[in-house]
Amino acid sequence: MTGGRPIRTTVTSYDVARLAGVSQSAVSRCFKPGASVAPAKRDRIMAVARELGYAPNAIAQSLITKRSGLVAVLISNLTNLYYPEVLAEMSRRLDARGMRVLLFALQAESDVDAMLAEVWRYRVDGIIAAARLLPAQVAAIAERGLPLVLYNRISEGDPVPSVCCDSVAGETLLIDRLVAAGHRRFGIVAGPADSYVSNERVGAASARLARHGLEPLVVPGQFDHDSGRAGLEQLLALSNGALDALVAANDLMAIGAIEAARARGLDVPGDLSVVGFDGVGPAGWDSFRVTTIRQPVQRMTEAAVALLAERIEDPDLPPERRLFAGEFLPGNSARIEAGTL
Amino acid sequence: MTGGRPIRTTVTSYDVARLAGVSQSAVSRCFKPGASVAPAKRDRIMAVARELGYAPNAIAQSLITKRSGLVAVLISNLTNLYYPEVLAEMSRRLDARGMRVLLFALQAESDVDAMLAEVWRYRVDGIIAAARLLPAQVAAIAERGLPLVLYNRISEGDPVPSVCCDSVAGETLLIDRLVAAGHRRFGIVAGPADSYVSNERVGAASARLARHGLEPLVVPGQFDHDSGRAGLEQLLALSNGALDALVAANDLMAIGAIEAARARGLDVPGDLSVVGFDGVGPAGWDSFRVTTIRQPVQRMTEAAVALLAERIEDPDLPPERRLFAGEFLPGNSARIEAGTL
DNA sequence: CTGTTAGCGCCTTCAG
DNA sequence: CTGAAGGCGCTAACAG
Repeated sequence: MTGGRPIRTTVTSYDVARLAGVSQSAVSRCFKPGASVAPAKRDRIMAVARELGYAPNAIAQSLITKRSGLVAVLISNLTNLYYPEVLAEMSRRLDARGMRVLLFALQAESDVDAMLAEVWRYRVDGIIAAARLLPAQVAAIAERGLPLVLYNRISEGDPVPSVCCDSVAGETLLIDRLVAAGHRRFGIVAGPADSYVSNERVGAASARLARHGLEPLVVPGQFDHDSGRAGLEQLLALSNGALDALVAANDLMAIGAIEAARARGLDVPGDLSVVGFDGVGPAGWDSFRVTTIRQPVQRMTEAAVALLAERIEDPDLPPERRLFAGEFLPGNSARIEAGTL
Repeated sequence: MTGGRPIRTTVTSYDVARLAGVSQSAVSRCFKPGASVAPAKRDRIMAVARELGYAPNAIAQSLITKRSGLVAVLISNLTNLYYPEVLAEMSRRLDARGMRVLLFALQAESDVDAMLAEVWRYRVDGIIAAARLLPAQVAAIAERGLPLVLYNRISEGDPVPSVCCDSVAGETLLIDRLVAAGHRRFGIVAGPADSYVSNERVGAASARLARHGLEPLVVPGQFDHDSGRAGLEQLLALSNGALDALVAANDLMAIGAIEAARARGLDVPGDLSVVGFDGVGPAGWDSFRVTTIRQPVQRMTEAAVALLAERIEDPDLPPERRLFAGEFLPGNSARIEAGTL
């Protein structure tokens, strides 16, 4: 009564079948890769389908095939500057394999359970998680037989396939370079206490410093720009201004620290060396040229998607960890020898 | 034969019904808001459901209710530093209304048609698009009766609901301030030629300059950091170094321009004023303090989601445009009177 | 309030 | 190669 245009009722395979004068199952076969339909008939069917704008209903399809083509992607801090790139790459690659991204952007850790409930309901084919999962949550996923791949983290409990950038190698390289260049008094700005990535990086840096007989001051942060600023202030206070190098758990905090140092009249890297981790875009800008480790996002996302796809095909594949070395970006925020590796 | 753990077959409402000794429809009703089940029976059913980890299969549900709970979100440059925030907010708000995000991160404009084909297949309830849609594509969406909301753009053809940040008001304010402060020789760094946002902003700035009897030099860009740098170089060349103010179509390019200017020994804002648009995080960092217009992302995403939700409920609602004023951030990259508005 | 009965749109044996 | 028939898991009238 109200709207002028008639609400176009969704076109089904029956509609196509009727107009093409064939059975519904013939239509169905035309859209299945390994079909077996007479060429002439197929052409006729496809012509009608195109005319009607028909495409198999993915919902109905998955109800029967038990494959939704959906992959749940769980990400904790989308605003983290590092993840947009990850998400874009991941989306593209899943897409290339005919899978769709069902996005779950987590606000707080407590959201995970609620998100998982939705994940169950949508019968996703698999999960890629760049968020903290409790052992119980990982177990729940396993119990449902859902393939899971962790991104930049490993499981605390049972082994789970994962893709990571090598924090130990990266931090070790940074620390060795700094120590070789004469730095002795170190400060570290960590990320959130419950962040796997932060713990890995801080742990690796501390361990390496210990090997050199050095012990760093460590202050907490939140992976954001302000934390870097605050971290620098705290470290200067704790060390009475006697700080040679600041190791930030990510680039964003490194940038914040660099700016805070400058604000206090300190020269970076003249008076203080600062290093980060990730290799995000802004780290490379002229104003910062952060000495850092760049994660090979392209290869990492490709690996994550491949790992998942394999396990969707064959759920019995054993867990596998893929560890990628980061690329050292010399930048100009730390006094280190540019030459040899 | 291979795996140790038995593959847990998905639990259905029949399983719950059997164990609870009731009919399948009773179980179904328990999960429907306006149910009508005897309290005792309901408790028993829910207990069994919880024990079995049962939740209605969203796929099967939507096959019959014609509501998938899925919203397709189309975004062109996820890496644009501005969109991550938008996506995170959007996701959160859709979530609050019980809707899931089916993400389509576009690489190229040409991808849109392929993406839309998938959108049809998944029977999404609606679409939010922060990507360029051709009139034919908008028409195709309308023909299927799919609610569509445009984000930061308006339709070229038939009217479509949209939420935008007011480019005209924003650029007008920036230009007026700059002119009032004595700037006369303007350069503009535009975004991609096919970007609606860029055209809006560049058009508004140019128009306002014309009102002041001024004509700017305009060079193209790509909305990224490098474009800002290149844009500055070009503008300096075109103007023989006689440039008072550079108006960038977004913050990222403003930042690039600021860095390029400094690299050439120019003081910003002493020798050159630079303004941007968006109010992204890095624009506020000490190193830049970009004079810009911040988009009210929270309110805009809320509006977009509300607009869409309303139209999913009632498809006959007329198109509506919501235009939000941006917030002026004085920053420190332009010589303008900080005082009055 | 409750169980029974039809499908939603499609895939998939199964005879022909 | 092809059509007929039986569900996938669930919701939505219907009678009780």
